[in-house]
Formats: sequence, C-alpha cells, structure tokens
Amino acid sequence: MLRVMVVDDQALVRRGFALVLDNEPDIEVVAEAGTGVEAIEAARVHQPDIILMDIRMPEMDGLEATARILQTQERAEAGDKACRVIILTTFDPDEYVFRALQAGASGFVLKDIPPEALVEAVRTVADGGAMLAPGITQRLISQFAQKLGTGRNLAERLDRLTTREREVLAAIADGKSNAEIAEALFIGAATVKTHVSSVLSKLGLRDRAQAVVFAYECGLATAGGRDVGF
Amino acid sequence: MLRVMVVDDQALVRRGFALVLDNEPDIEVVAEAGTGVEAIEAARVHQPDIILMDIRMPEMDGLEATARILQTQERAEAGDKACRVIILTTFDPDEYVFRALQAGASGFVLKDIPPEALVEAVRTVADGGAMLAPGITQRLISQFAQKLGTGRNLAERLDRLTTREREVLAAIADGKSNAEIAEALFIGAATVKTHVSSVLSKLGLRDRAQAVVFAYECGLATAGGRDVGF
DNA sequence: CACCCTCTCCACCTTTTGGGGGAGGTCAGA
DNA sequence: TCTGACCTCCCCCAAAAGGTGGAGAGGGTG
Repeated sequence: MLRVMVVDDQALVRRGFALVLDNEPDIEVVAEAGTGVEAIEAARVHQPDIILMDIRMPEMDGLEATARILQTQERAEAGDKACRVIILTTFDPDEYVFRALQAGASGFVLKDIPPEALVEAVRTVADGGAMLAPGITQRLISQFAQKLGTGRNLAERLDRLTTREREVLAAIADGKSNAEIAEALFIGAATVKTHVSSVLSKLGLRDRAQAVVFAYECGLATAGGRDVGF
Repeated sequence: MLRVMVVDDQALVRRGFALVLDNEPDIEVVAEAGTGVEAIEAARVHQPDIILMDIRMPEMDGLEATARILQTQERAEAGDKACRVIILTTFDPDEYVFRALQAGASGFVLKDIPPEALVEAVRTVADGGAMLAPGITQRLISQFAQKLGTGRNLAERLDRLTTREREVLAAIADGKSNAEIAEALFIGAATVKTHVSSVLSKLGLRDRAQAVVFAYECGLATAGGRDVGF
C-alpha cells in the first residue's frame, strides 16, 4: 500500500487529488497539509512514501519544503524510509523546474494532468522512477544534449594524444602543478614538462589554463562532484 | 493523422508494434524498415512524423540512423517537416541513452512498455513533448541535479570577490593570458596582475589553472557553447 | 634488422606568473 | 571629514611554466 501525502494550500484542490488517489486500491492518502511548514511536520509524523507538493503556498513554498524534507531524510538515512516528492503545479517556468530537481524532487507534473496519469506518476515514482511533464522532459533533454553535443568535435582532438598525455591532461584539469603531476604519476618533473608540452602543442593550446578549459569543454573533466579544496 | 514509421530488424516485433499503433484511429503506420540504411531511405520517401527506432540492427544501428535522419532534416529545414524519433529498445545502458539524446531522439522507452503507454508516448512526442522510461528520467535528473547542486556552496565564495575580480576570473576561465585580459578590460597589465593575485588569494587557489577549475565547478563558466578556438 | 612511436629524462633558455611591497585616485557611508 | 573599499598602476624578485633540442629504453611492425 502506497502511503501518500497531499500538500496544497487550496483545500478544494487538495481534497480533489486526495479523492482521486484514495480511490485506487493500492494507494492510501495518509496526510494532507496546507503550507510548507505543515508539510514538514506532517511528513515527519506520518512518514508517507510519496508527497504531492504544490509550489505556491503561504508560510513556506513547496520547493523549500521539499528541500528540507529530503535533507532531513539524508541525515536520518537509516531510520526513515526513503520518501519521494512529486511537484504538482499549474506553472512550469524553468526556474521552478531546476530548483525542484535541485531540491531532490522525483517528479514535476502540471495540474492539468489527467487523473489516470497522476495515479500512474505516483506508482512510477514509488517504483524508483521519475516522471516529468512531457514538455519539461523535452527541455531537460535539450539542455543535456547541448552539453553533450559540443564535446563531439573536441573529443576527437583527444585521439591525437597518447595515453600518457591524456593522463597528464586530466591531471592538469584537476588543478595540479607539474610537480604534483610528477608525484601522482610516479615520473620525473622533467617528463611531465615534456608531456605537457606535447599536449599543448598537439591540441593547439598555449598554456595549462587553456588546457583546463579544453578538458571541461570536451568532457574529459566535468563540473560537479569534485571537491575544490585545493 | 500521425504518420509513424517502425524500424526494427525483427519482422515479428516490427509487425507487433505496427499493429498496435495502426489500431489507433489517429495513427497510421506508413512505413517499416529492418536496418538503419533502410530507415534513412524510408524516412526520406515516406516523411513520417514519428519514427520508432530499435538500436541493435544490422548494417547500421538505430542511433547512427537517428543522427543521420535528424541531421538531414536540419539541413533541409524548410522542406521536410520536423520528424521526431523515439528509441525503442530492450536495454538501457547509460551509453545508449546519452548517445540517443545526443543524436536528437525525443524519446527513449523500453520494449516492455505496455501498449497503451507506447501509443501515449507517440502522441506525446508528436505533440512536441518528450518521453523517457521512468528509470532513465530518474538518472537524467540525478545527473542534472548534481551539476546544479555543487555550484551552490562554491558560488558563495564568489561573493567575496569584487565585480572587477569576477570579471578577471571569468576572463581567466576563458583561457586568456594576463596581457589579453588587460586588453579585454582596457586596463594595464600590472592591474590585471593585482586582480589575479587577489582572486587567487581570496578563493584559496594557487594558480590560474585552478581558477579555471573553480570557475567551471561553481558555474561561472559552463561547458558547452564555447568555441575552443584559442 | 631497421624504423617508428612512446615513455622516460636532461640541459638551457625565455616568458609568464604570482607574491611582496607601495602609491594615487574615486566614491560611499559613518 | 575621515575611513574603508575599490580600482588603477608601479617596482622588484623568485618560482613556475613553456620551448627547443637531445638521448636512451622499450615495443611494435614491415
């Protein structure tokens, strides 16, 4: 049985969604909330599997509430079972979508969704998947393809480098100095200079700073996940 | 009426999908193909709105065929009306997904999808949206959130910089030398050195290469869109 | 075998970079 | 008005980086 919580400041809308979901044999609406603050408290008490969250609400908006609820879970980890959030809103400006995904939402659907699709979304998300409104998926793909796309022609230039040279380039893209690279690769400092020189000349770059740019642009290095604790 | 083409090397599978779709009143299967090469030719001749494309096929795989078909359209632009591709496969390794999105696919669904959902996917994509298998959407979101997320705390460090220093940092992240930055900002080379020094010291970085890394990690610079034509 | 590529290292040199001061100017706010 | 933050520029100096040329060792290939 899927335990669902519905959060929306309009009681009528809230009841509507709750009724649709409660009508399903495998879904049970265990809580409702009208503000972000209430949502956080109710989530703690009722431990729902899925939260349907509106964005525009008094006291605290749904994105902030989502972030806090999911953050709490990260900390608790062992205790609370994973709860997942579907953002349910009337609008879909990019800013909302990005913030929602950043907050950790697993879904972002518009309120004009057909009831069966909403039920489907709940089941999908409960099952470990994610569900976005079709237009949003489209935009997400576009953004993604853009990032992937550019690397294409650049990545081909990487082929001209030898294995060792690519390793050196990766190290440069990590912010390492020649001495550090030497240590990391167990080779002499002079050797590193040789490799760096050929990397720069083969790729048509001038200095290591440009090499770092190149590495990021072609996908050898990617933003995210790195500690910039130099 | 949606004109659909089905591409799969297994005739049985192909007919199955075609029958399901043809059964819908607003969908018409106008062509079938068994290889990537056939698909390209058939797409040219029959001008379908939607192509359901398998990946593993003899002669040319579905990803390559997708890329070529969509590329041709980009060139033609005015002539051919936009055609959109849904990748339909049994497997979903990340590599396939990325390549598919890069090729320009608007959908990526698994063959175990229920028939109604397939029909729904076709209509959604024809309508300008995109449809991914739930698990894939999930992974895409994770990747996206990761990219968005990390910049957060780092971006705060940017606040310590003055406006001019941020400009200089951006220029560094562009691969510019001090002399080039001076020229770009209409200031003396000595001034640039001053700014660079304070940027490095304020951010706790050692050299400009690390500054480039920082700029990418915190989102001041982003991969994609830049010409690396130093 | 000779040949080519790669990886390893060395020496010498020039340029760039980064750190340490100092100094004058503007401009906003206490 | 004075202080502080910011931008601008200067000098000197040490360290790092980058270019050039050379050289030996190992591994493949024709």
